[in-house]
Amino acid sequence: MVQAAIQSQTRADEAFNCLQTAIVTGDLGPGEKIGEVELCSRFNLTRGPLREALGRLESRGLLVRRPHAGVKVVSVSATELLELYRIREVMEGLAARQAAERMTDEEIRDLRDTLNSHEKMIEEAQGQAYYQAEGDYDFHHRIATGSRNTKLAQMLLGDLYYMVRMYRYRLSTSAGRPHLALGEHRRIVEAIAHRDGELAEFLMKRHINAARRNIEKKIEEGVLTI
Amino acid sequence: MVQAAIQSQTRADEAFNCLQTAIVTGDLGPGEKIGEVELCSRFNLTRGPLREALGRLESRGLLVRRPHAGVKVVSVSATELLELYRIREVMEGLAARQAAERMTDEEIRDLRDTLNSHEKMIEEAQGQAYYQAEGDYDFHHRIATGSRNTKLAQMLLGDLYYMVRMYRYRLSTSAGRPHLALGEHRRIVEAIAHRDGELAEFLMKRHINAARRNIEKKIEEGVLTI
DNA sequence: AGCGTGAGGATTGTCAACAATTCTGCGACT
DNA sequence: AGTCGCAGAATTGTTGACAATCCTCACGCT
Repeated sequence: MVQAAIQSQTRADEAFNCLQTAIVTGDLGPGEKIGEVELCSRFNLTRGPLREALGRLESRGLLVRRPHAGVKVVSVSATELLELYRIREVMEGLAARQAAERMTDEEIRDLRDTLNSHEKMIEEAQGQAYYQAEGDYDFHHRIATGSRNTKLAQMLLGDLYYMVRMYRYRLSTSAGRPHLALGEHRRIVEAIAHRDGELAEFLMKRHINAARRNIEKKIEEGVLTI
Repeated sequence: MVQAAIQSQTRADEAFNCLQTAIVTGDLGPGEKIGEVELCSRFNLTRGPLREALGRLESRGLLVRRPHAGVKVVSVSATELLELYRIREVMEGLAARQAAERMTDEEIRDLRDTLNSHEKMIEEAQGQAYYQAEGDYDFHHRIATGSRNTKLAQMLLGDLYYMVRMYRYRLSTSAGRPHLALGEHRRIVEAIAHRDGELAEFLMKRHINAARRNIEKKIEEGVLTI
């Protein structure tokens, strides 16, 4: 796992992290109804902190709550997943542009290193979709942070990526085009290194657009059922 | 007020709404530290539901929380406010494009009516910045909803607008250029009516860009202090 | 005089019991 | 046979008390 165990400062944080990863990894499937007491015994905490965590997750759109009726994990339809990619297109395009203007040379060097290690992973462990997906996440994560746009990074990292990852684990989205994606990533990094924000935005938008069309195609072919 | 009193289903919802409006209207100023017990007596509720509401608001970025140390209303710096407008530019551009593709004829008619009533307001109550700001909010609200992109609307209405409105109340952002803004709004609506998504996106981006530069100028002039 | 230290107070985090609402299953009626 | 209504049960929402942590202020030390 990329992120080392985040030790939570408080029980509510712990509940929040547990639930979030449970949802993202698919331990709690989309549409699944979950009772509060069940969750408490499962994660060893009481209902107070749990309810606070549920509030946060609801606000982030990872689960839906109906008063007195219970909590369900959100289930995203195929069209909604595609709409999510439309949003990513414009937001990550902006992130790439601002990253090109603001990333430090060191960050760019790290970004290149990241891509090199991704390449090795793809060669060595061909078909290991899991690492590919995580690597892809890592790349986009770095650019979002590099934009130096606090709110933009917050929205991408806190809202969108979790929803997308929730399906990546199941579908391994970028599978089938790892080499293509890597090449696209490389071109984006070069644009950033040349401090060409406009080009970086264009390439990033095209990259995500391609990913969206790839999913769209698979859905039409019936390979992906959501 | 545009939105009639939202009757809350639960105490936590009530707390959430109370706090949100208190922050947006400025009853709770940016950076202000607030104690839980004080809020309880102020809004007549107990700490359980309140803490749930605090969790939601924290997750939305309207307030920051340090464990065991208390809650503060978020304070957005000038540069962060301008960054917010960069995000709005791309997201509302997308919303306008999708609205042009998907709004019903009736919704477009309503949108035109809205603009007409705004025009009357501007003529009659010249300088009433409050109505202008609310009218502007109303316009953008309708387009976000009209995009039929659930997550996009959720992010715009739930995240960005509240942060922007928080400063509108204080600064009456669009003041000084009401007629200009109205003209820009009209052109956007016409593009939507012609189902020209590309043009609608372009015009919306330019509209928000102009608003951003307007704020930028005022900050440079020292008229706006944040 | 300035700085580190410690006790006290205040505030936040957590818990377990109570109240209110909704869901479920059974029975009667159409 | 299907549908409406009702009562019980289960689940959620709320409350107030208890425990843990942090901030403040005074005191002593360097």
